[in-house]
Amino acid sequence: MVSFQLLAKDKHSKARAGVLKTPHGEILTPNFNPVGTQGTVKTLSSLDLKEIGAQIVLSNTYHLNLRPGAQVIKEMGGLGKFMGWKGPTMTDSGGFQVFSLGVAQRKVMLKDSRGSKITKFSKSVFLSPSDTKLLLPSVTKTRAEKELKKLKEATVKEDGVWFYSHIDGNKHWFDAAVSISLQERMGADLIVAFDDHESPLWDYETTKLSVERTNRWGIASLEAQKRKDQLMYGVVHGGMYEDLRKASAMFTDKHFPAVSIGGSYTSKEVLYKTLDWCVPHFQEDKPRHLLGIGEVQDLFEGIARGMDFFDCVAPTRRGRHGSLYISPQNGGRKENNFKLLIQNAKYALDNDPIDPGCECMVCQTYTRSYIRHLFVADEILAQRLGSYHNVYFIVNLVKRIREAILEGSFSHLKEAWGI
RNA sequence: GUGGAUGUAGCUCAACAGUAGAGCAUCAGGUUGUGGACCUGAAGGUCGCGGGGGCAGCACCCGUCUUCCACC
Repeated sequence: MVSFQLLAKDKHSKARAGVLKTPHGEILTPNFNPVGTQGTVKTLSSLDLKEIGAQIVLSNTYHLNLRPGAQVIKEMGGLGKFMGWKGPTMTDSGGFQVFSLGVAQRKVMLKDSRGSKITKFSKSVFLSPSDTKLLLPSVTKTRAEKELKKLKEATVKEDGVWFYSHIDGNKHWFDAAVSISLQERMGADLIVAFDDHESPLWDYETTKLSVERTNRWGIASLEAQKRKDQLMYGVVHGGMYEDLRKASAMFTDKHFPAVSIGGSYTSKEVLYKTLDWCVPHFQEDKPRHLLGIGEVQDLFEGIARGMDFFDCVAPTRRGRHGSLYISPQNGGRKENNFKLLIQNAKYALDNDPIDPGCECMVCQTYTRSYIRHLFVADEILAQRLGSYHNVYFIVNLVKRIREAILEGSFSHLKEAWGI
């Protein structure tokens, strides 16, 4: 059985600290869960993750079922044993991936009503060939239309989805029973209900139908659940519509022992507003997970609004591409997402570590000059060192936030980071 | 020595006589339930050199140099 217990509440915000007890160990919250989609946090070993201080690893049902298959993982002793990780594990349901990979996700440049580009935030949106508001970056309309035509659309049915594998194009069926059965075979401590995903561009009525599917599939997920030792998160949806979000939050809290918030957002403001709408409808004694978020600012703002768990590909994806986190005393600010771009020419002769003061293995050992060289030369070690530092940075930032909540100094820390 | 090619951005190459471009490299950005992927922007030119005809030349004509190929 998994149980959650609150340890402290912040006086000046909704921030809180707690502990989630799982069969594979305790997780102190708030916590950042590194993403290991295919049973590995890219470039990092399970030993690295332990050294970094990660408390849990999040993997993905969709990816792991395509390769190597849930049955292989079951026969090899479950996800944790399979990947040499002794701590708690979590699997995402695959609902998001069915749409983001099998359906029609492409990076696009959004244009707002005034025609100016939205480049600062989530360019991941879901489109269909009939979406005319979307243009691919700096390409002719003809090419954009050609790109859209190439997309193989999944078919959303009342109780599930037909979709195409991003690996070999094979057709697959996914529904709540399939997802939960796979997640039970893989055996993570925390699992997620199968959910439908709206596009942030959909109108109210279309979004409402999507939320209704998510609710139906959520109940079906609970009914499909046989193992009672796994904690199942329900997923809140409703896009950017306040009443849909509120109703979805109430529904999810009513039926599930743990709650999560899903979606994609066109701006940070929309994200924070969504949290303000949802959190008041969650009971205090249930763990709360903000799916797919976040950057440094989002972690502070999410925690301040009462969220306990986060996961995000940003630390590893950024890490692989030389976008490395730095703290405020070394130039980290909201405006630059608390990062530096190590490939910049100005670091060619820089003798400092990435983030002076950081206690991670990378900062204790290597200079910016050397790491820049590795990135420019496209050496494999570059991706590893970047990922290691970034995951360390984020995991331990959230740990500091957790300690601040326990000490009653959360708002002070938040202010010190300029947030 | 003779004949034929060749010369345009750092590199590899485009450009019908009518505003000199692309790919790579460089520089600067973007990336939120993973995409080792991709995208955006910037900088970069005495078109080998000299002359000629022509409203207008990277392009045509003459000379010259570079590099390459073939033949003697």
